[in-house]
Amino acid sequence: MPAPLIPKEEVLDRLTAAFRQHGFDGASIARLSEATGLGKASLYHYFKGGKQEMAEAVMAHVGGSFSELVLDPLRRDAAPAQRLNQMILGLNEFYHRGNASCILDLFGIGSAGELFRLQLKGSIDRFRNAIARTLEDAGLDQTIATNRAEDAVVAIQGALVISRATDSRDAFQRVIAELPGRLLRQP
Amino acid sequence: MPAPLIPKEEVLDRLTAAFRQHGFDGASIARLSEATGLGKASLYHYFKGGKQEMAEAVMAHVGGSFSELVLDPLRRDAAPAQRLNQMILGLNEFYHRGNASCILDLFGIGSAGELFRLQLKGSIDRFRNAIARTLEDAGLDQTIATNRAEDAVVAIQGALVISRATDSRDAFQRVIAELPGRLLRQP
DNA sequence: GTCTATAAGCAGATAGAC
DNA sequence: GTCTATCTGCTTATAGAC
Repeated sequence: MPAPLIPKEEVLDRLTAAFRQHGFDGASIARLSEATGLGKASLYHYFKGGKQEMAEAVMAHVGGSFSELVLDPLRRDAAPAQRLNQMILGLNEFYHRGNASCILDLFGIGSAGELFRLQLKGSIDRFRNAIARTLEDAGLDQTIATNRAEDAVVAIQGALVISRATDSRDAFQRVIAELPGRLLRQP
Repeated sequence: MPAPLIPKEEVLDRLTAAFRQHGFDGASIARLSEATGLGKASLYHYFKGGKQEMAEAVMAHVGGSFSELVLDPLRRDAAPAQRLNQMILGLNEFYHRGNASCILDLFGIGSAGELFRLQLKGSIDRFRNAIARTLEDAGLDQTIATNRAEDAVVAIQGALVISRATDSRDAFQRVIAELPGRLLRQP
């Protein structure tokens, strides 16, 4: 029995890249096979549930990276401004400086929408809450903190859409650079 | 020769709805046929270029509605605040109160991305410029006006992504309601 | 301008050898 | 765990009758 050609971690990275590039409906098994370097049958050996299971694994994988790079910095024991700055660095890496689409966008569309809506909702909640806590720690009123946190999530998603559509990272870079100031401003 | 069952305008409305619901890759000819009530062959009679031409027609059609509902109010001869308020009303109608995805998002993904990138870029430019002019008319510095206009486009796109992912119109409604204040605030 | 029927190819998924 | 070969159904697109 041959050893796996590449570790599962690497397979997930490549599947993630393919889904991010083509979306769920556009990512055919043939493309996923090419992206991973594994034959179709090998993919089905890894993921017996087929394309849906691949997408679920990608969601979990991406969720892990997001927690590490973006959420954990927000939850650390540091000054709110510092936590937000760390989040910006994490966002920049997570979204490849604005080159990568967000799964929250891609998996909300078409047939993926029905499959993943609940998980998308949960991910958005966690992100918004982590930012809101940070803003409350900075002394902001709870309602204001929640709304501004949602504004941040909205701005990030919108910036990614615009950056993709215009094939330029400028919008994403400007928006995330201005985030800490917008979130912490008075009142 | 039988008369057309439904006017082309109505065909475009239904195609638009189907593309908005399923995305480009997810909108199969069978679904488009069902959505319009026309047989596949009738669709190809209308759109000899196939699915791509249907999508192009939808882009043009949607672009027309957008100009009417959103851009024209911004270009009218009225006070900037009033023009922005009219834009909000137009956005609310154009995006079905937050229920409809934006073509700028959907057609930036997957195989549609390569086909429509230039048009997407143009549409975003026109929208941002129309807002920026309004803000300049309100006395804002040109650079600030341009950045805030981009922020508005970003916020609208992001709010639509979040509203779709969470299956709730709340984010969209709050974001667009707060737009005029955010755009016109001093400094 | 509509339809039914069909072509040709790609989709997701599987069987079974090594 | 990998592969080649294959199945079934759906995909885009077309032909041709009415």
